[in-house]
Amino acid sequence: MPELPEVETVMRGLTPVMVGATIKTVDQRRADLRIPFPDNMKKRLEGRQVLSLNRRAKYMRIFLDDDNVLVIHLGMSGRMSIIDKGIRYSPQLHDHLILTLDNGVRLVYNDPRRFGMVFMTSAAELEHHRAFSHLGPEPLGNKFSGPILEERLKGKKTGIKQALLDQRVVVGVGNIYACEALFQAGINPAKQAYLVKGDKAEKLAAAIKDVLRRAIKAGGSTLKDYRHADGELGYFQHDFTVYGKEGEACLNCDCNVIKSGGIKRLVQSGRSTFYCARKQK
DNA sequence: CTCCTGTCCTGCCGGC
DNA sequence: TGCCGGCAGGACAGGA
Repeated sequence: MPELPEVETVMRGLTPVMVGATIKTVDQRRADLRIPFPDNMKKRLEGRQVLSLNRRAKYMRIFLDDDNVLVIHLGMSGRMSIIDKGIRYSPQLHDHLILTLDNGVRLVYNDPRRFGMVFMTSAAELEHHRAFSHLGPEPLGNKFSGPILEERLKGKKTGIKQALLDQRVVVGVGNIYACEALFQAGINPAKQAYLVKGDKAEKLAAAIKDVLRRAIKAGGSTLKDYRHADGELGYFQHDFTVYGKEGEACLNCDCNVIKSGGIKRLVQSGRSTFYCARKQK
């Protein structure tokens, strides 16, 4: 589920409750998610104060006062909830990790499919960790632009859609926002990646930024403090223009949808792509 | 190197 | 109604 905007929204929701707080207890309810939980995680976390949080790609990174970092990836189905002090809580199905803070707040990580990841590393080693060392630029950072995207796409003969999902090209873009950005840029998802250059690369980079920024804004503005009444963070109603809309009319559509079939679905590298064959060339 | 496929896991939805 | 196949927003390994 979560792509960059959702992870960003979850992180913004966690930040005010975690920063400055100390982790009092760790309730680890199984041994692993996609990979085993860190060795001695409970011992290594209990008593640690949280200094800060940030996000890199789709990973949340929680910096601790002993120079270690707790890294959380939500995978496909991971969710985070904040249970306020004094609220009754008993673990639900797929609640795998519960952190109780000294301010009385409980943080619950729930993940039915268990594609998520939790690991720890030292702050010094963080960027050299195998999860981070190969990553491309942050799309909302100042090191991302048309020319940089073009450079990263050089030599790639695969479809531009698949290339956008490659975290070495640009991070944080997942299946939904790849489709949405390509629609906005008017680029056919099957176009070979290396052919996206010049104005097209410029347009695509701008579309990626715009689509992600708008989604983050939606997450922040439709949710009070980024959280639902039940404490769940980061999941908000999107209004996608093409994703999941096979057969429907696209934005500002002037086709005869009955005749054209509307938005098309195709499978690329085993993942669904949605696009408009008329507007995306 | 690139590219493609399969895999991890559970839940849900549509068709028969 | 129940069962079954297909699909789901990610990342990685392995092989061509």
